[in-house]
This record gives sequence, C-alpha cells and structure tokens, in this order.
Amino acid sequence: MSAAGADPATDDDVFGTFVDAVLAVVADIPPGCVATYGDVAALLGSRGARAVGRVMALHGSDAPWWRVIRAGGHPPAGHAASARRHYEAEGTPLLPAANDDGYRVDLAACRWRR
DNA sequence: AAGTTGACGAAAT
DNA sequence: AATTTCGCCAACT
Repeated sequence: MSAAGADPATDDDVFGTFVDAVLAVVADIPPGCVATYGDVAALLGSRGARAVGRVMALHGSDAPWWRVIRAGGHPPAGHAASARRHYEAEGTPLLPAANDDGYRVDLAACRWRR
C-alpha cells in the first residue's frame, strides 16, 4: 500500500527526507547553544546551507529556529528581534554590536557541536 | 523539464 | 569593515 502513494514525497513521507533530517538536528540542539546553517547541513552530509535555511522558512515554526544562526553569529535575516528574546530566555551568551541587528551571538562560547 | 528562489557561506573587491 | 559575486543544495513554479 505504501506504493500506492500518488506522490512519493507528499503522502507517506510526512515531510521530505531533508526537512525531517534538518528538523531532527535542530531539535537536537540543547538550549543555550546554537549551530550555524552550514553546520547543520554538514551534519546531514550536505553543503547546502541555503537548503537548510529554506527548511526553516517553511517549517521553522515547528522547530527552535532561533538556535540556528548564520556564520559569524548573525541571527536569521529579518528575525533578529524575535530571536533575541529567545536567546535571553535560554541564557545564550550574546555579544554587543553597534551595527548589524544590535547584537551578535557568541559562537565561540555556545556553538553546538554534534 | 527548466528556471527561479531562498531565514547561507566564503572569497574577492 | 562593508558590499558584491560566485558557489552549493533542495524545493517551488
């Protein structure tokens, strides 16, 4: 029966394999820590940091998207203000920044590793 | 089927 | 240091 699925990626496969894998890694990030899009992609065996960001844009609502940031410690584009509240609530170390979005995440102190 | 997009990364300018 | 360009990968139209 599973073979009867009309669409191979919209019936049995709750969400594409990729999406599920990305959400699994993001959900595995402990509070107070963060990982970069490139790191998440690397853990999946892919180098598509953009592909990971795409998953967050589509399903980020179902995962702690604020724990996934860009390289350099910058928060996701357009969501810096919202992410900042989560960091303070989780105890994530932040660094003051005059420019950017007003703050930066201390990757050197809380970059999650596997 | 092909082209475009996207919550990115890194290097070059 | 900031901006621009190219590269990567997967999904959407």
